[in-house]
Amino acid sequence: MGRGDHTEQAILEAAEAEFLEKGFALAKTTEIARAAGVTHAMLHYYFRTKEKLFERIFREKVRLLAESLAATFDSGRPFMEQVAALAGAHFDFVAANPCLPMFILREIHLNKERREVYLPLLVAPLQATISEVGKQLEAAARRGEIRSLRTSDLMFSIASLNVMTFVGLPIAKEAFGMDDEDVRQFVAQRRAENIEVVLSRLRK
Amino acid sequence: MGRGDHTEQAILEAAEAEFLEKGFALAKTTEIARAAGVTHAMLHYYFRTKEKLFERIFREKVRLLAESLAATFDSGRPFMEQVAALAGAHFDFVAANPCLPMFILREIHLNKERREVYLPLLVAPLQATISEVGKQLEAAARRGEIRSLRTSDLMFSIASLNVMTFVGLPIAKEAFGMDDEDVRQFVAQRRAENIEVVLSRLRK
DNA sequence: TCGTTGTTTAACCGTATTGTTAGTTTTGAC
DNA sequence: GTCAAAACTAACAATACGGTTAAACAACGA
Repeated sequence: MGRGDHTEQAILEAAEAEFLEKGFALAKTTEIARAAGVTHAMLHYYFRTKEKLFERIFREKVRLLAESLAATFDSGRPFMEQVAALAGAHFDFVAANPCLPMFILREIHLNKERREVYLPLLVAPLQATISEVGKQLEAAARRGEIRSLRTSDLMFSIASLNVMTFVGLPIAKEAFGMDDEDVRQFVAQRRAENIEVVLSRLRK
Repeated sequence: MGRGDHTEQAILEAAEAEFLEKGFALAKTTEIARAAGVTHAMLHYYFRTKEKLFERIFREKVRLLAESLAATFDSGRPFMEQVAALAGAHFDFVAANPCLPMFILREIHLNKERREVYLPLLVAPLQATISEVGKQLEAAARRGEIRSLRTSDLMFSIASLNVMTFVGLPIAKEAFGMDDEDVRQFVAQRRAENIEVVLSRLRK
């Protein structure tokens, strides 16, 4: 079955690229097959439908996202340091998967039925991190270490700044007239800047 | 020509809704015609192609965005106040056009050729505001009123926080378990929070 | 009333896309 | 080597979509 495994893997890899770039609705199974170097009937032979193939890719990507966040928040250090580490880790994850945010936003926005299926898949693995951050935030506020803030606002600001760094990059490139080297520098600076923005908000 | 004007207007309104919701590639001319209550041949009679109809909608939306930003920045007041006003005005615009950011991001991300055509259309009207903010920012920094900051970082943070408030709303709703009333409150709080985040970054 | 012009309809064309199927080749256990 | 199961191919089916066209219809001034 070595031959079959190779074909399946080739389809999966081509599907990931195609789905991430274009989203479910715009991805073509024929193009996935072409990129994988197989007949498009093979795609149906191994995965039955486009939907099932998509779901496999989506679940894997969401699992990756959740894993990358779960590990970073440990309660031994000062709260400000923990927040900086969390924001940095999230930035690094998005930097390593720059197509993923737009991919997820697109799928979530498309239609209600799809949202109801895939949104819980995305959010469930994040709940543990959210509630842990919430606890630490309240404790730090009680100790007077930080300016008080809603957990939802803190988390949302971190995610917004980091995600937009990559989702909005083409616009920033045009708006600020950046060449490729400028872009590289801009992204690197954004990592520090996003963290600094969040920490500034927390300082008394 | 009264009859024709009405048909044209009905198509334009249906097209705006369809394009904003689904983007160019996923919008169906047949669906636009159905929603407008006319034969889909009428769409081609008035606008020739899907592309031309789309461009009309896109240009109008971009014009709207640029207008809403150009007016808010006047140099008479303290810099911090000006920034707060700009961020607030941008937030209000996005709140009044909640589908627009996702629409623009989708189109910009889709393919290179399209990006090259539509991105300058979007960015050109913003240049005046960007350079004016840049001048005021440098002046305020020289006067020691604020912590120094790159113009691109300031503008990008404002846009990121405001845009994501609406683009990421479905995810936030699920992640923080909000009902419709919570969502209303969250959005209202986000306006103040986004401004506060930006101002915190500027304070010495 | 006639004819011109602009508007509308229904039918059609070509193409692309997801999915199926019947039949062929390859593989691996015996 | 044989044979059954797995892997694969090529052709087809069904539908949907953007766009065209020819003919019908309405408005309206001469």
